[in-house]
Amino acid sequence: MTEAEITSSPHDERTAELLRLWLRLLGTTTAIERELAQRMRQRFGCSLARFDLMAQLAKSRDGLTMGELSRRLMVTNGNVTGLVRRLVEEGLVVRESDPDDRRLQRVRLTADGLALFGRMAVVHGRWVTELLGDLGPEERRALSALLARVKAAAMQGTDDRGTA
Amino acid sequence: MTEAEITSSPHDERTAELLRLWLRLLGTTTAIERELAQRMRQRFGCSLARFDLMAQLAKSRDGLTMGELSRRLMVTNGNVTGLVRRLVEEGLVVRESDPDDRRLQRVRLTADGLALFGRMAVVHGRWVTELLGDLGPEERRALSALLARVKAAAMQGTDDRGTA
DNA sequence: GGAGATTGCTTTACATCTAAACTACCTGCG
DNA sequence: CGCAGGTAGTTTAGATGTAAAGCAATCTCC
Repeated sequence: MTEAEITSSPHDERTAELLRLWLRLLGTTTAIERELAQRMRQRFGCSLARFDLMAQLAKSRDGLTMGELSRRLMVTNGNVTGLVRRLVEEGLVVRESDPDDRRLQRVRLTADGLALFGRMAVVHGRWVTELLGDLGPEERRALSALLARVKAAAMQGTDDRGTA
Repeated sequence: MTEAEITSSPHDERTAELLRLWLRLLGTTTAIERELAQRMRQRFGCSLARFDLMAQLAKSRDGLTMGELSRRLMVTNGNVTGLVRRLVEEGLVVRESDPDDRRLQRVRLTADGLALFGRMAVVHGRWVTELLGDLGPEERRALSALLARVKAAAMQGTDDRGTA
């Protein structure tokens, strides 16, 4: 995610204010994500993309298909193909084709993958707590509600059908 | 930016709640960013990375060095090298070495680049207004303040020194 | 002046991501 | 049956991003 954008041609004040709000939202999220990515990389040699994929598999112990993974991670099929290939090479996941429908590739965590994910998840949770923990219960609730409003509003007029 | 993550090993309820808050923040931002990127690409054949870089140059009519660009965009030097090279090939920016310090590469928008950026900025502003415009003035102020709190809190204990 | 550190940028190797074209398989319908 | 069309994945080409190594110009300090 990149930051920065325009302040020129404000046109009207409301547009300029919304632009600043968007830049703040983007900058805040990006800063946290980069910090998490950096720590994950240094501590576990694992990218957020890999961690997210493993997290989905950890929630579905009987495995997921490639398509299901790409929907949940909200990335393209081709992206999942590459991610899974590298995780297979590292011995963290396995893939096998479904005997009932040979188009389907079913992906599961290996024991190693599950063990690594478990260790990462604990530390990841601590990091998130550290990075967001200064917010009080009231602020957390307010922020959560506002974000839900923003996402719902932004999704109108979009045929994205995100995970909502 | 990828989405999704863990819900397993909640450990304690507070961690789980903060994790959900983080996922919501990430998901909301990502959804808006993807929508903007898609529209920018379809309408102008331009990525957000290019748009952001041009926006920085538009704010500094006498040009910026590569290093200044990489600091403002919060990306690595190598990344800027490639972005600028492609924009030069497209005739949207020019680069020339500084005669006083031959290490410096000064980058400026061309007339074409400035014209294109102007058109993009107007439409981009409208899109942001459309995507965030459902928020009332009160909500905008509250969200902005909460995000500032989050970023400030997250930046403590980090030697990132982001654009703050 | 000049050795050594620093600064600014590029290069390299690689991961991650998209869009679009392609392949293989399944399903339904005549 | 047999093929038309949809579904699941892969492949390809290319952009964007990082980290780390390298190079050249400048600065520092004696």
